[in-house]
Amino acid sequence: MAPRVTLKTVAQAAGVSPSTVSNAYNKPDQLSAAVRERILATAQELGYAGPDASARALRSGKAGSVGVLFTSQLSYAFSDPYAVGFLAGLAEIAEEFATSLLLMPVSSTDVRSGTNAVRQAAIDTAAIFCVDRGHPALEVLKNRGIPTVSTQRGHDLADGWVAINELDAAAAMGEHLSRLGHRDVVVLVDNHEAIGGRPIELDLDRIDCDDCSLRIQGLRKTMPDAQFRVVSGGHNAFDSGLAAASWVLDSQDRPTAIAGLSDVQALGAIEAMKARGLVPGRDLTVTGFDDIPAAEVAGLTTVRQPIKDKGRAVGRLLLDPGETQRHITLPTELVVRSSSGPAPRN
Amino acid sequence: MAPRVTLKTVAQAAGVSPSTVSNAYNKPDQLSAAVRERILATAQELGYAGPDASARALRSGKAGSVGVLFTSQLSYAFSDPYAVGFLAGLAEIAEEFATSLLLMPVSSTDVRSGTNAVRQAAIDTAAIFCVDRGHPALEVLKNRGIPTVSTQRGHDLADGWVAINELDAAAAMGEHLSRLGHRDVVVLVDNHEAIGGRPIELDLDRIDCDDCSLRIQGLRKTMPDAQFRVVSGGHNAFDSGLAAASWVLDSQDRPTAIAGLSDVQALGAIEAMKARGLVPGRDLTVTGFDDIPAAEVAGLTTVRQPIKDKGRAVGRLLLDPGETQRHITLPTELVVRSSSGPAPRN
DNA sequence: TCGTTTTTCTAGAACGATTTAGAAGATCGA
DNA sequence: TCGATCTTCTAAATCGTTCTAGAAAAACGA
Repeated sequence: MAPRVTLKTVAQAAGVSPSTVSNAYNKPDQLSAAVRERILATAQELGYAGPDASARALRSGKAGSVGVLFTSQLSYAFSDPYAVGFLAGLAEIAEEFATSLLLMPVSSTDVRSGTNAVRQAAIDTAAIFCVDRGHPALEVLKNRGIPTVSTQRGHDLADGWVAINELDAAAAMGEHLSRLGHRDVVVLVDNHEAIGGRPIELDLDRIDCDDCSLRIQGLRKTMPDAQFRVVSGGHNAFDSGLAAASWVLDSQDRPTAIAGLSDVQALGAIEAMKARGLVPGRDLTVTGFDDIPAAEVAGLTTVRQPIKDKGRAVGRLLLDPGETQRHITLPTELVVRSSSGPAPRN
Repeated sequence: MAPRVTLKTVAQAAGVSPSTVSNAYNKPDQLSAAVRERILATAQELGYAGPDASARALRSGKAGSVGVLFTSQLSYAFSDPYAVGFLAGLAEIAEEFATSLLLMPVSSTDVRSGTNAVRQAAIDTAAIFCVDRGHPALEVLKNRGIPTVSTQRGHDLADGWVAINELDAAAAMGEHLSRLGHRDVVVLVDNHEAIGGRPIELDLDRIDCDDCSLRIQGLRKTMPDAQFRVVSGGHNAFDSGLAAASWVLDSQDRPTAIAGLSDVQALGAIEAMKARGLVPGRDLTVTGFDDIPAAEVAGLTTVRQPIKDKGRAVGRLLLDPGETQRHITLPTELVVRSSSGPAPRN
């Protein structure tokens, strides 16, 4: 087998030292244009595709990629346009810094494999997207000395975060619902216990997802008189929302409002209503969270959060050395559309 | 600053050679359990998080990650559940082989930055997802000697492909439409010229997307008497389909059928019809391609392709040394639902 | 008991680049 | 013309592993 073409090979062929070849690629102003051109030409001739990524990473201590950690399977992670928007914003900044994204699903059920992946990944920094506190993968990152930025506030193991004020955002929604006279609310959450099975009702005070419990707290804060039930149909996805809402609608005891903790779930709930000939906003109120593009089309009342900006901000905290902030709170806005209306009097 | 903890540090502290520490992590059966335990304990004590990824990658020649190349921005790439499904299948196999996914958007407009990213990426193999022939990034991969598997047939630079028979799949759809009496069809495609602008009509014989032109050929094959127009509203996305279909529906010359070359675009077209009080399958036929989950909900007639399997197959071709096949053709199936019906007689 | 095999561990050379410090030659100001 | 400064290039060390070959010790078979 032909020996691999390396910097050295090229250097010999071009009659210069390896350092010079390296400079030809990385520091063009450190050598004469003539020599640089000659080097690049011989490189081309020999079929040399440029410095090896691993070697460069080792020597320079920079892998040139940021890890993206998220719970849940990949398939579900990206079924939510919210996640995709985040990734898009992050990718935008990554591209600016000539950095690529290394996807690392760290399941919350099979902790082992994800954690191992994190241990072995060649990354400089990591974005932590909706991974709950206490996941061992976070500890690994800490141990490896990898700077991290989380999408959740006060993630103790993270070096920074970019988030919204979940409590206030949900409180605004609660106030809206309260004004409309709603006193009986079902909250739709994602929950891994419900995955692959029937929808389940969860104990109000024992929600395992950090953001979810904050949002529920927010709702309760401005709806002190209301009765709350928490239901999950599985993953954070349209189908789960559809399943959970169907179950709720077919039960004896319908609420006057269904508050999805994400738009995708809320849209599933709307679908469930339509299938039963019910009109959202008239027969029953449905609200979401995030304001993904489809929410507008569906007329969904929701809380807008600037998701792409969130991705961008995380990217900058991770990659821009000039960025001095460590904690960023992004604004949210209640968006009222047709899916919410006054609670029917009985 | 405290010097970094390395294999060597741990070796010294544990009173063994570096090789042994390495073996403790990588080849547990090469040393006694007692020593291994002692090593792991001291490692823990010193805060050593395991062998450095870059160094390992350099020495062993394995980066432990596969690159995923795709055209178009990340945000659009994942707005299509089809792409997400592919990625999910690929991720499944990647996980099996303890490999991570390195996302690499290679725009077809700004070729430069994407190609550079590919040049520098630490990857062992690459999956090429809907990247058109002739993109320079493919040449870079070839030069670097990186094995690639494409989602398109006969990608000359790729070492393998996993695809469907685009021609036959589209021909089946064409036959269906033909039987229903359709002779005037508008085809919805994605096209970068239309991005950010108004929908445009494209010349039938000059479609730049490989798969698109194959699918159009397939339709024409079984609809020799039909008149075809090709329209694009931009990226492959719901919004583009909505925009393009709206434009078509508001024009003087409505077709009897709109054939989206992807489900997301077709769903956009259905939305456009609904907004105008038209019923899909009765007033106008709409068909898609892919059979994403939402297609069933919407009653969209489409061609099913096993997208997750495609991702899995690509993953196996890339990662499983036991896999001897280089080219895999997956089956497709015409799925007739309510969005297609007989062409109205005039 | 003695050679042979197996187990357990180690020394030292890679892997392919970047970096640091500095040499040689060119350019410059006075 | 001479020392100082710049430009252009190089030698050698280094990054943190894994790998190859082999040594030392233990176990084994007869």
